[in-house]
Amino acid sequence: MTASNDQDAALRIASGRKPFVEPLRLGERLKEIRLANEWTLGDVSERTGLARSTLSKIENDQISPTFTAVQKLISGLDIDLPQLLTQPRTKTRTMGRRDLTRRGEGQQHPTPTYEHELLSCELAQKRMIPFKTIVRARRFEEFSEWVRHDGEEFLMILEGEIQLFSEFYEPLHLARGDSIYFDSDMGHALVSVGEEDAVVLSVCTPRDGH
Amino acid sequence: MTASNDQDAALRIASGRKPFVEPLRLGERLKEIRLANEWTLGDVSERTGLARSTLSKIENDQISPTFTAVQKLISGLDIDLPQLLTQPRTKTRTMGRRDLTRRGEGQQHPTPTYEHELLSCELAQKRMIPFKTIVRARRFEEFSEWVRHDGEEFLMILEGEIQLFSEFYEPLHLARGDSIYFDSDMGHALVSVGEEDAVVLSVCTPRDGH
DNA sequence: AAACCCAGTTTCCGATAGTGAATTCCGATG
DNA sequence: CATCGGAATTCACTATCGGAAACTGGGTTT
Repeated sequence: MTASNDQDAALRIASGRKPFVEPLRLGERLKEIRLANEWTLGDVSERTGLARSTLSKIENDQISPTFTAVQKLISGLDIDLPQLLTQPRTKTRTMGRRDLTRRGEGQQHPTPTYEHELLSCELAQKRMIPFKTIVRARRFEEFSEWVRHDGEEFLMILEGEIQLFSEFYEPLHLARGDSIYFDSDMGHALVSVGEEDAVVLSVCTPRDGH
Repeated sequence: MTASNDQDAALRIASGRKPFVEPLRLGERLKEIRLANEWTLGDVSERTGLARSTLSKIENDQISPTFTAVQKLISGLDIDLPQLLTQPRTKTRTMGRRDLTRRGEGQQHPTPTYEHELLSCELAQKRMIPFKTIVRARRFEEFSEWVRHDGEEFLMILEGEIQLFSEFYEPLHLARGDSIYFDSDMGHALVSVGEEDAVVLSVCTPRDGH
């Protein structure tokens, strides 16, 4: 859960991930979008400033458009690149995944300071990672270093009281029902301050952000 | 909160959103990535199969690379397009945003069936939207149609008991502490079934997913 | 200082993307 | 069936991209 602090981390590339080029039927996608809007090549030509002939060739994979052409497309049709490159969500990954976690039946993940219980861990490819945490730590000193991970985190106190330490702010006292949202690459650490150990519901964004 | 059911919705384009082309300093980005990895143009040439000269020209915006060239880049350097097009997060938007919401002090948003309380609504550009909901509905019939919105949703029962109706599953009974994660474009509806009105913590992914 | 090396740039030319005009395609109409 | 009209494709030409090689600038060696 502790991530590298290196400034260039986001730029440097981990070697060797996916060896092959994705097929990327760009022309096909363009045609889908055009037809879905009931546009003719002429319409699209007006909107984008690209010639009808060019558009036709792109749709039929007869040429590989220049990047400027792609820009004209995305700005003219008012779409963004992801939309052009990937199948529309509704086709590929829609529809009704579901993952129930009954109270206390998440996947336990104990550490010295926190006892995490991962919720909804049956589901892969989530855009949020929810878990319930019992905060065992009683003193800030029990943390060897800041907890830190890319993305954003939301948490709400379910039971007890905590002190939220963070890198750029004064410690904050949070009681049951209080909630907070923060950029989780800012160092943070939770400490129980009530009678019993505090219980916290957290939701994080996943590693890469999408 | 109720979204269109239209199959083509994801393809059809809402007219006029951002009128201008984003600058998209592609060459600049490429150079950043190359330097961050301490690669020479020769190195990148070997990895991607593009000539040194070509790479130089791309970096200096002297040519607009063909889309096939871009593909060679992303596969050779093992990055993905979003990475090539957008500044790395760590530079642009990092660092320590925070938004505290004390119990009961979120932004109220009542509907006939639900009473929503938006949490952390000071913060724009979130990747998650948390809110607490009091479920007033007592019968499924009180919903005129399915609640439905793009993205994913996580929810946990804080108080009371609910029945979760959903488009593709049998109704599910959820008690305090139970949680569920689901694709929220699947129609869904919550009904209180306990003595008191149920209270639910929900977190949704935002509109576009990024 | 001349010779050399290395990374990056520029030049030149063949290949190919982009354009307007001409052609083909196809459903609707008389 | 001929033909008309709009839409898509093909054609012929120009602009531009992509690659090999020559050039430039800075540092090191002899």
